[in-house]
Amino acid sequence: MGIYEELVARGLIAQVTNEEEIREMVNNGKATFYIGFDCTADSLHVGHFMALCLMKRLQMAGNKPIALIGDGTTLIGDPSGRTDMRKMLTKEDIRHNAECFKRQMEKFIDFSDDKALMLYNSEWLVPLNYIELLREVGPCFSVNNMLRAECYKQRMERGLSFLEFNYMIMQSYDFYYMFQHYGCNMQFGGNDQWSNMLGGAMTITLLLNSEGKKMGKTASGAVWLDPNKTSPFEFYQYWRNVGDADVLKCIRMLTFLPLEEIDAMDGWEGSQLNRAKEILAFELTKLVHGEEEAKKAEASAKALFGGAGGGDVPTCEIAEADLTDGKLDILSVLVKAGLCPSKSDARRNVQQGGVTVDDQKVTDIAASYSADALREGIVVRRGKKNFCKVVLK
RNA sequence: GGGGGAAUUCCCGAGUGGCCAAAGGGGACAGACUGUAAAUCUGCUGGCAAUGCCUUCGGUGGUUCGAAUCCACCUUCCCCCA
Repeated sequence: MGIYEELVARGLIAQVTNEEEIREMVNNGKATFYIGFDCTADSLHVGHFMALCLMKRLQMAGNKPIALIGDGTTLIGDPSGRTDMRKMLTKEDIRHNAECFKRQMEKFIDFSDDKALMLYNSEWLVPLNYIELLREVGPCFSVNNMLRAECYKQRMERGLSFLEFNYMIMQSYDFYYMFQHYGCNMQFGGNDQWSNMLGGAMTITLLLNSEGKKMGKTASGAVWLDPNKTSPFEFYQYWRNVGDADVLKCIRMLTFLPLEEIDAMDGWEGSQLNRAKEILAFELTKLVHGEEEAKKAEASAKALFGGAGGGDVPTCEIAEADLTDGKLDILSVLVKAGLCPSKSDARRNVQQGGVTVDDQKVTDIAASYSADALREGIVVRRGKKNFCKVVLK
């Protein structure tokens, strides 16, 4: 089975422009393909993760990936799937973000010996001359066609600036330029990017949950790959908590487990699916943060949810100065630990019976903890899944 | 360039002088049920030294005992005509 067939089996491929040709190239390791990354944040997140996996898979099959950092296009903003215009970032921000991206990508993709490239599209987009561009590529684009594109249709309702309108042209130009200078012959992108690509392309299925929403978002924002932004434990928990309907899909698309093994899980139901979730969470944490971190996260999760207590929980340190009269009340503890945004919210949680300290339910909003108890450290829990160990330093 | 309309809390959206921290829905959060799932039901959803006080209805001033609500100017967005 070739790599192309494997990708299909894993459900990663959404649509391709020319299946025969692409399969041929990919399976024989002849493809030089690129995936674009918009550097609007200083860390990659789960949404990018799939693209990275795809690159890794193809690289393992002998193809050459190009990670294209869209530092030039980020100056413009992509209208796809947006209802409002993207904010514009400064050049310094973009540069910084691109650096962060690169460091994270290196953990997945082998950039040594020209096996993969990382390019910045500002390299060729910035020097472009307006008149030359119009002469060169202007005639090749039909505005009628562009307006028909789905992504613009949505924006037509609310207004679309000329600036954003040009995004498609720039994206095409990237491909054209890389084809000429780097022998790039294939383009990959998220399913929602289809209309921006329209040529020599193949899109990957976006990681959607069963409700059709993009995955990788939590209440507190995106799930990042940077351990300082999303701890390995949180990362693990995110996957541990995916819905039943999404587990197998995620395992298939994101892990490197052999297909036979995954197929065997297909029939799992009920509580057995829980096991699948553990596998998913463990495998992905291992990929992103390393085996050791994955084991730690798994152990913590088991300890916490198994009731045994202990484990490696997020810790929050407080100082003597935070105490009043040598003790600290429960509401302040919750706020200081970052488990509640305000005391009012903390009060609500306590009153509704959602707060536990060292596995004891707290019912009194006036409960407080002495300096000695805090020095030992107390494990505070809000709801089922939010823990924090509070220690007085 | 001319005319008309809009801006409300996380989002959508009621509210046109006091009964408004502001209906309803969605989302989020907590509880019950479970399998750390889904569905369902319940509660809850500005802040605080909390039978009270403070801040919030695009911005700045004004009218009034009292303004999300009325007036003026400004900002942004939408629509129609050119």
